Amino acid sequence: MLRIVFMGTPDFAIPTFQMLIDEYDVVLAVTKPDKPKGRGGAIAMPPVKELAMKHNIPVYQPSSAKTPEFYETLKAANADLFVTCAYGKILTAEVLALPKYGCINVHASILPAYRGAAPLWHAVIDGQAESGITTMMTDVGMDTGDILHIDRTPISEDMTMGELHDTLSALGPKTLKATLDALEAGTLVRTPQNHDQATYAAMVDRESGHIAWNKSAKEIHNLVRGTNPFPVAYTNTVTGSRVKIWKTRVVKETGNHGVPGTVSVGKGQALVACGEGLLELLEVQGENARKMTVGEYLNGHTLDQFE
RNA sequence: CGCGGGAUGGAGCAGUUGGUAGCUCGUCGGGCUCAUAACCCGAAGGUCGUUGGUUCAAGUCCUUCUCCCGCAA
Repeated sequence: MLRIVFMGTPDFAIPTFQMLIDEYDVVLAVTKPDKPKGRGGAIAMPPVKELAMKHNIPVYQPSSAKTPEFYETLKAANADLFVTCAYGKILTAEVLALPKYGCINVHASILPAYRGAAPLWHAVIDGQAESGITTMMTDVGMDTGDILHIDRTPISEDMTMGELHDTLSALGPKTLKATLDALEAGTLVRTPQNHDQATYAAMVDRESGHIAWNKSAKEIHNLVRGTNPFPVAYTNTVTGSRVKIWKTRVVKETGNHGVPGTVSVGKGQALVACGEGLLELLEVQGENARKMTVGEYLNGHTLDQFE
């Protein structure tokens, strides 16, 4: 049975990690250090650490992956294979050369598209029709290694980033299992990436959700679903308060319906004029309030103009 | 103890310098109408999150606890 070191951190990696625990000999889990999280600032451990502890798998949480200690620790694990899935740190060539079979990465896009930290978000924000899981040989570059297996899944018109996250998170173990089966059978085929077609998905932050109303209704709709449930698209009213936009619907893809950002309030609904087209708000969230439908929101609030 | 906001009839919100609570929507009844989620009339529904306190009197001031949210990480 393969001796595997798993490196991963967030929820996304859990199904893949669980599959490895079930099917192989996971000898070490490498994950990011515990960090203060949430409102109270309480220290929280990464999901991968929680699962590892439940199965009595040793956990290693270095702050850097480039130290001699990191190298020695991974060497001492004496693994046949490393598997990374949303670990969040770059490994050095020396470390990658340690296991007999090298290191395989589970990436949430159809490489070479959307290399980098936030493929899920950008695929939705860009309005892509499909995404997938790619397993690849990890090398020193950013998701530049040879492709092993790709499984595709469609992205529907109204799918949110959160839904795509869950879909691909669940797909990860299947793709990886197929890859490892081929590895053990000696039938694994490595296909170099076409680097000319590579695109990169930069990290998203809160500012990424700032809506620019001069864009088209379609683009804004994609931003809204692509930032749901994090960091959530938002806009500001003329009075300066922030309104998060959780869910929208494209009413008109084209046409000029007024100054971008102008809100027309009707019976239980709110339509916003965009640079191109008209967008209906479905779920919003004001400051200090919870998410609610536009109908509920309008009972006690007014909307006229977004900046 | 990272900073801050909030908890008011089923829902969303008001409530000024403390004097037994209002608005919009919904609900129920009636009316108008060919008809209606539209319009008109009327009604029901709240011990103002929890604990203790100050006061002649607290939704409104102070305190305990619980829950929710924004920002920052």
